[in-house]
Order: sequence, then structure tokens, then C-alpha cells
Amino acid sequence: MFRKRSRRATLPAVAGGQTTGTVAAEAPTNVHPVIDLRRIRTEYDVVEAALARRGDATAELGEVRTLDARARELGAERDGIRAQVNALSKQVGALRREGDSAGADAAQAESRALGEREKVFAAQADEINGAVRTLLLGIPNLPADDAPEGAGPADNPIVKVVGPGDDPAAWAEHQRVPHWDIGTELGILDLERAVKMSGAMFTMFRRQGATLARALCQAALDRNADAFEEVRPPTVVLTDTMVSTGHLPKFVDDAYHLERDDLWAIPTAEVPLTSLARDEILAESDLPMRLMAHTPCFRREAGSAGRDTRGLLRVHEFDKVELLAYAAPTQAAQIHAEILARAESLIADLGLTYRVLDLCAGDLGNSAARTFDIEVYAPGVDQWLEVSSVSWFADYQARRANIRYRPAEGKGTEVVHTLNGSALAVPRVWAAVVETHRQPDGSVRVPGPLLPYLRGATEIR
RNA sequence: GGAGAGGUGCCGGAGUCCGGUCGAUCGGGCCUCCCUGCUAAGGAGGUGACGGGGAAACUCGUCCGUGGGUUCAAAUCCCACCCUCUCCGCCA
Repeated sequence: MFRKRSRRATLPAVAGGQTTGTVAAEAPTNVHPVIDLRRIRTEYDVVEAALARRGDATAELGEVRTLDARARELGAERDGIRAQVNALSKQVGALRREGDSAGADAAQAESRALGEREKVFAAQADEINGAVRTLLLGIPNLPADDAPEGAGPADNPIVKVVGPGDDPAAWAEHQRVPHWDIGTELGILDLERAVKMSGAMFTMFRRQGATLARALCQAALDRNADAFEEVRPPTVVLTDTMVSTGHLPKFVDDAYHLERDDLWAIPTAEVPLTSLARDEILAESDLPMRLMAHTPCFRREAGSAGRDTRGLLRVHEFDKVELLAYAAPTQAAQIHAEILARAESLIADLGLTYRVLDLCAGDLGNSAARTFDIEVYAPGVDQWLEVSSVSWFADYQARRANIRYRPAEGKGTEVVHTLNGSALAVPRVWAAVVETHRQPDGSVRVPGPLLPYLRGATEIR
């Protein structure tokens, strides 16, 4: 049932043409361009320099500038003619009422001629504007000024390490067992049968393993309920909803698509939560608006076959609790820090060792301006596992999703900022918990924050 | 899935039959001012979004569910689609 593409997908063609989908020419209707076009007009060099820090897309940017200038010329031409047509049409009505049918006929003929010219300009302007929008949708966000310099994962500065980290001396032999072995041994993870049902990279938790997975989500929700509204959104969404966050059109191949109904399985709750306020104007007093959701997440993980795919390291479906906020630009930095602190504190309280990375410009996700990754160290597999990406998107997503707010002072509307991060992603945290807290006798001690949810159990054996 | 009704501004609700004087009557809300010892009531005015131009005042364009069409001119006529409500059917 899940297919990666639809024959009737309404995606704009992606610049560069590297997407393989049968992608229709029409662009999504409710989705607006991305980087502020006005910035491209007025501060072209700044925008170009920022994009260059990603090592990305500056050619498209130049094309956007050229096309946009042309589209504006054509649009001005079109509007001028349209104004004349409107004026003449009013005259026709007035003249008819006065009984001057000769005058009316003349005005009508003139207006008709103008209308023909207008159509030409309008068609050209539409075409060019469509091309601009398509290009824009493919251009990533500008990195924040304070995002570190760098080209890829190797350049991400480690902001801090909490706990012993990957120091070999810090870990005992009984903790050096991979979670898939622990899971099988205790009967709490049944990967073989999951594969039987759904294929590779699908998982199944059983007995206290399933309880543990649910407990993780429950704990994540409960500890953030002081400030975040709990939401249970749909997990299958329309194309526009996927485009709003930046997951489409660029990453078609990473998403599951229900072809028959042209719906997409969400890769993260960020997708529906970001569209919650789509096309709305919020009051400034509503900001920051904090939301959290526990949802399944679906990822095709195209192109990662064979890489880190053992056990729970990389799976097609997993549960996650996501924290998300809409904020006024001035609030964004503080909310970013808050979401990071909340995500960190749960990991810390689970007794896991972790580190925080400040993603460099070249490693930033498509939509993000600044991202901190939390990586947990899993001693059994001896790997750092990314368990949360806490990102500030500035106005990039909000522009796509057309989410604005009305400032309390002054008039007009402003585009909001969006931020989000995982409070908890189940499989990798599950793996790290089970490996970290494995006891010499092979049982797994339940860490404190989860005790309320394990039906009285303090250990899994 | 079938039948019927409907979708208009922040909200309610006219206008659609008979196209022009309709970006849109009226009421509510909200904002400013007046009146008032305070509050309520009352009076006057104002109140959208988006794009282009402009230093600004302002101005041009677009927006009546969405997309197309007819016309000199569309909220109004035509076509397709979406959504909501009511009834029927089907069900967890």
C-alpha cells in the first residue's frame, strides 16, 4: 500500500531535475515561497554569502533574481492594462445606462483590445512566477550567522559531553552487549517476526520491551506538560502539509506515499504540528505557542541500506515525542534553548551519557537555520546515536506554511518563527537504556523516570 | 458511496434568480474620540490580507471555498473539484 510516489502527485518539478518522481508541473497552491524574495532583491549578496556557507544553491539564487525582476516588469505591465480595462468596463456600464450605445460600443471595443494584450503579459508573468516559486522551494534555508563554519558532520563542534562518554574504561563487560542480543535474550524485542510482517527495518517490541517503549513516550509527555499543549494530530497528511515543513519537494524519496489517496505518512510530528496554524494569523499574545505530540514516524531511509541498520539503529517506523513552538522572532533564541534543555534533561535523567553538537552550516538540514543535535552513547554497540535534533527554522517554514502573527504594537502582520526538537525518539533511546542499564546478571534496571509506567517493575529480566 | 442544502470580511448574515452604481448592505465584535463621579447605556468616526510602485501621503492590481471558462465587465452565468451540514447506506 505504501508507495513512494504517485502518478498524480502535485509537486512542482525540482530544479536540477534530480528527483526521480513523475512530478506534475503545477505547484502546490497553498504553499508560498520560502526565503523572503524581498531579501533576495535588496540584500542579494548577504543571502548568497549565507547560502554559500552551506555549499549550496547559489546558481539557483541568481536565476531567481533574474526571473523575479522580469516577472515584476511583466506584472506591472499587466496591472496597468488591467486598470485601464477596469476603468473602461465601468464606462461601458455607465454609458449603457445613459443610453449612449455608440459610446459604449467604442469603449467596449477598446477594452476588448486591451484585454487581449493583457492576456499575453499575464500568461508570461504567471509562467515566470511559477518558475521562481519552484526554484525557491528547492533552495534551503539560510544558516544562522552563529551557526559554525564547516562542510559536513566532521566539522560539527561538540558543545558538551555529559557522563563518561565513549571512554572504554567507563564501561563494564556486561554493558558491552548490543541491544538486539539483550532484546532476544529477555524476549522483549522480536525483530525477526517484525521483518516477517513488514520487511527489513521494521521492529516489534514485546512484553516489557513494549511497555518500556510506551513508558518512554509517556514520561516525555508528562514532564513537558507544564508548558506544552498535548496534541494528537493526524499521521497521514496532504501534500501541502509536507511541503510546508520542507520535507517536499526535495525529499520525495524519503517519504511513504499512499498513492490511491495521495496522502503521505508523516516522517515526524513536526509535519502536522507545523501546519496546525497554516494560513492563520496568530495574535502576538498567543506566542510563544508550545505544542507537543506523540506520534509514529515513517521514514523510507532510502539510500541508507546496510548502513547502521542493525537492530534499532535505523528503522522505518518508530514512535517519537516532538516538541514544537511558534514564536515571535525575538522569542526564538530563548525557546530554542528551552527545547534543547528539556530534551537534554530527560536523557540525563534516564542515566544516559550524551553529547550536544552544534551543527555546522554545511551539515544543517534543509529547512533549519541552526540546529543542536543530542547524541546518546550506546555502550553495547559502541556508537553515538542521534536522538534529537533541536532546530530553529527562523521564518523558512512559516513562510512556506503562511503562518503570521499580528504584532501588538504597530500594524500589519509578521511571519512567525518555528522551532522544534524531539523530546524523545523511542528506538535509539530504548537501545541506549537497555545497553547502559544492563546488569551483570543480564537483567536491565529500569531508570527512575520510567518507574511510574512499568506497572511496578524495577527491572526487566 | 447515494440524495439534498450550503461555503461571502474577525463573527453573524444580505447580495447570486435579472452580470456593471459590490471589496461588498446591515448587525455584532474590536480600536479611537465624545458624553458620564466609576461602570453600564448612549453618540461620532474607524476597522482585512496579499503583491507592485512610492520617502511618505497615497496609488494600482488581486482576493466572495478552489481551479478553469464565458464576457468589455463575474460574488452573481457555465464546468470541474474540495469542504461543511442534513438524510440514507456502510461500518470500527
